[in-house]
Amino acid sequence: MSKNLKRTASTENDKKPKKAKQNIGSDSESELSDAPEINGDAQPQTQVKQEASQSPIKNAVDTTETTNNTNDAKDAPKKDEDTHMDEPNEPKSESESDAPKKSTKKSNKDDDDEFGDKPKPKKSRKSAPVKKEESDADDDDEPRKPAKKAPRKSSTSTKNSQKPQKTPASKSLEDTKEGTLLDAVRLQAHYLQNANGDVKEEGEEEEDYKWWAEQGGFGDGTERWTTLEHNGVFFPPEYVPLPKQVRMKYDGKIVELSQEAEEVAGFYAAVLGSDHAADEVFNKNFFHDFLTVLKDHPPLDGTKIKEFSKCDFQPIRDHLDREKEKKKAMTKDEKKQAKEQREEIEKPFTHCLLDGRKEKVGNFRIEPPSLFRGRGAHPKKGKLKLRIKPEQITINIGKDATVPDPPAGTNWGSVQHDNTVTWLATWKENINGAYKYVYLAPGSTLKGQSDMSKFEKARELKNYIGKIRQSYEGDLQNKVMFDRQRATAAYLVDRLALRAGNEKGEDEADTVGCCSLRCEHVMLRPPNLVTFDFLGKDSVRFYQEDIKVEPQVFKNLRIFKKEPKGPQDPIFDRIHTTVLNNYFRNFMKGLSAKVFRTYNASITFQEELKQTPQEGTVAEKLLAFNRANRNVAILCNHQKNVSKNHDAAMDKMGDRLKALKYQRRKLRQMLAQVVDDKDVYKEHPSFKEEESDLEDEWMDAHEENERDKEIERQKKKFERENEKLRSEDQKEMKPGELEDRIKDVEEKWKTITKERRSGKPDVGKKNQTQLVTSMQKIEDRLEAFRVNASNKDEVKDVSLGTSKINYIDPRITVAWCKAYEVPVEKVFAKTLLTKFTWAMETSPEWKF
DNA sequence: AAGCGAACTTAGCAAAATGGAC
DNA sequence: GTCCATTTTGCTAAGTTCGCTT
Repeated sequence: MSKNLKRTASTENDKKPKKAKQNIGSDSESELSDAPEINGDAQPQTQVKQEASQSPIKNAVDTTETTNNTNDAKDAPKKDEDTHMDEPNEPKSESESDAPKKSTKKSNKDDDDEFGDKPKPKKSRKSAPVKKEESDADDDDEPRKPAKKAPRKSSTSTKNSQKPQKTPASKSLEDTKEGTLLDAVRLQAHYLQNANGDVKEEGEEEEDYKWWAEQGGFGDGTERWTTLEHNGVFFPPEYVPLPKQVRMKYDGKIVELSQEAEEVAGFYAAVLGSDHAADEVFNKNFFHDFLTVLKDHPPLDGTKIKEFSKCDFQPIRDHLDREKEKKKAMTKDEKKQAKEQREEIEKPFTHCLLDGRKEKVGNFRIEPPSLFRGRGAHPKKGKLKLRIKPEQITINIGKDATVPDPPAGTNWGSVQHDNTVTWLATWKENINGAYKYVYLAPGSTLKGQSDMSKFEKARELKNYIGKIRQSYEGDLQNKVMFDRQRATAAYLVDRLALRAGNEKGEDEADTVGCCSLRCEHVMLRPPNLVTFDFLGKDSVRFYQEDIKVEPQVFKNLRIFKKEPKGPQDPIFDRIHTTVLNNYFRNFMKGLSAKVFRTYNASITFQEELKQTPQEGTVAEKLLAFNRANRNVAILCNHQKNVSKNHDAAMDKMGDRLKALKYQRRKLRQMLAQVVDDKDVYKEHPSFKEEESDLEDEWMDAHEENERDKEIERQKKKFERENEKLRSEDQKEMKPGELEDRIKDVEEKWKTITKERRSGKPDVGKKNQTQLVTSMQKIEDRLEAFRVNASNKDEVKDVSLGTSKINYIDPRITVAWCKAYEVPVEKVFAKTLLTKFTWAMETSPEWKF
């Protein structure tokens, strides 16, 4: 039976090794490529793989609608077209990776030396920008100079033609604004004090501004808004010192930390027990920064903290846990009240006024200090992320708007009025020097416009994709290495939905995308199977075994991997993302690598949705939807961790499945007794089939179980009835009554068990027709349940959300919902409904 | 042509909210 | 209503892209 229910074996599981080693590929590579060439057919591809490749795109070779194939075959014999390209002599028993080294012909100067005798160490990194003294606790809080950058595209807020229409709604907002703005600041300064009086429910301003009904997306203009008012940002609360009795220990003894150090110790206490606390790099980085803080703010009792291993943060952790418990133990009312209070003080920041419309702000909260939780093998994980001061923040706001006051006694780093950008505030983070921004929420018009134009761009690609594929497929054999690499990269981006793959620095996790693939990430197996194994964005492993590619792509990869390159050398040494994107842009304005992901995801989804059963329950249709969604997620390699209790949940489902089978068994045996028309079995052959894996042992246990449950129910019922009698001042039933009832139940189950063992359950008054109906019903339920269970298992490590949120044009979904009469709420949660309001009016016939 | 700054999208995980079983 | 598992949302890290500078 259900092999589905057993966790699909191994292969699945190593899909996402939490911390895969960097050089995953390196050794298995030789293994693979050394394999003697099995000619042609006999490839033992794994199930899993096949599965994945059923998505139109996955199987790179059997392209759908393209003009490919053309000429690869004919070029086979002609090898080595010129100086630039030296193709290894036709594959012979011997495999690619160790092809006879044959010095690269000269060709383009620079690159070749790189391959010289020694494989260049990993990737040539950008000239290291000087290692800043690690201390980093010394933040450079020099305020960002106002207009250091020339805004990307000209002009700051200029008056422009289209004035913001003052809707009545916006007016009402303006009215409250004065108070709100000021209050905001005040509130923030005193944080908890619940000052403001006025912010009244601003009535439902039913302003539905349908920007999408207007001329489609934001056009050529670079200006994104005309007026912008907001209240600035919300700072996290100041640090609250621990109660006196809560102290970390050092070498077994209590330490009186300075407040500054205590806060940092608290950050660490918070990660105790997590994977991070077991991570060497994390601990090292943390302790380094902790020491830095301790140096400036030494323990008050003179303790000298020197060794990480002697630090005991557990007391702090225990305290945090207790606090958490306390919070959990609050009554409903208390919780509600606390929440309302929180919302009240945040209220000024949740919305802004953009072109006179009230719009939701997204991340208005300044990120609180903490320990940096870099993903994968990030060299900086564990470092102290510092508290952001107002002086580090740049505010972007309309020219004529009132600039929000910074918290009392502080200043904003700077204030600018740039309407070509969409952020309200920005700051630079101290770990990586990355910029952080406060943007509007996904449901805002600004974001909605961007979103829609993203999908429009992807749709536009439809018109060019044929030409593009033709072009790069032709170039796969181009004599110029540069072109050939570019074409091959384009192929991977298009067919395998790889990301562009920018270069990364030494101080980041070692992850790659298309252009940054290294030899160790790609294994070749003749005639044209390629295995990819690398860590992509977020250090999620991309592992695809034996993908069938165009023969020419296979050849190219072999060439690109050739000696003298080593495992650490890049496959695409002549190109990088900019080259690739410039190439794409030749075909279509605004086309870049990422558009292919959007395009392929959406087109795949639309295609897969055709599997939806025309007739069928909503549940069945939803299943089809999720299947399609899943295929897209697999295409994009969107993964998630298998939930901790997935196994348990599956076991439970297995049990429930057996319970269904148990019922079916009984019905089947009943039917067998009454059947008078043998045609029933002709019509429903399955009605004769026995249930798989229904052991007597299990049924014994099951019946016992059911019996016990029923007894429990009887007891409760008895209690209830007595309770009622009491309240009506009547006499209670005697305990003996309950005993009798229990006895009845026990008798009943005894009979059931006996009958079951005999294989002849009591039929009662049921006739054949009734039993047939019941049988059909139970079989349907069984099937539905099976499908559901296997679906759940299939999806356990696949993240559906990411593609739903970012890659699948919501109009496809809306059209589908309308065509199949499925309520949109079934597929879009509240936030997505908001985010995609622009797509809600799509007609059922709409096509991506 | 490489490298950087800036701004924006995409991503998985953890916390919070929800909803279904009891 | 309570409890628990699942779903949704929040958070912020990690990508891509593109223009500008050197």
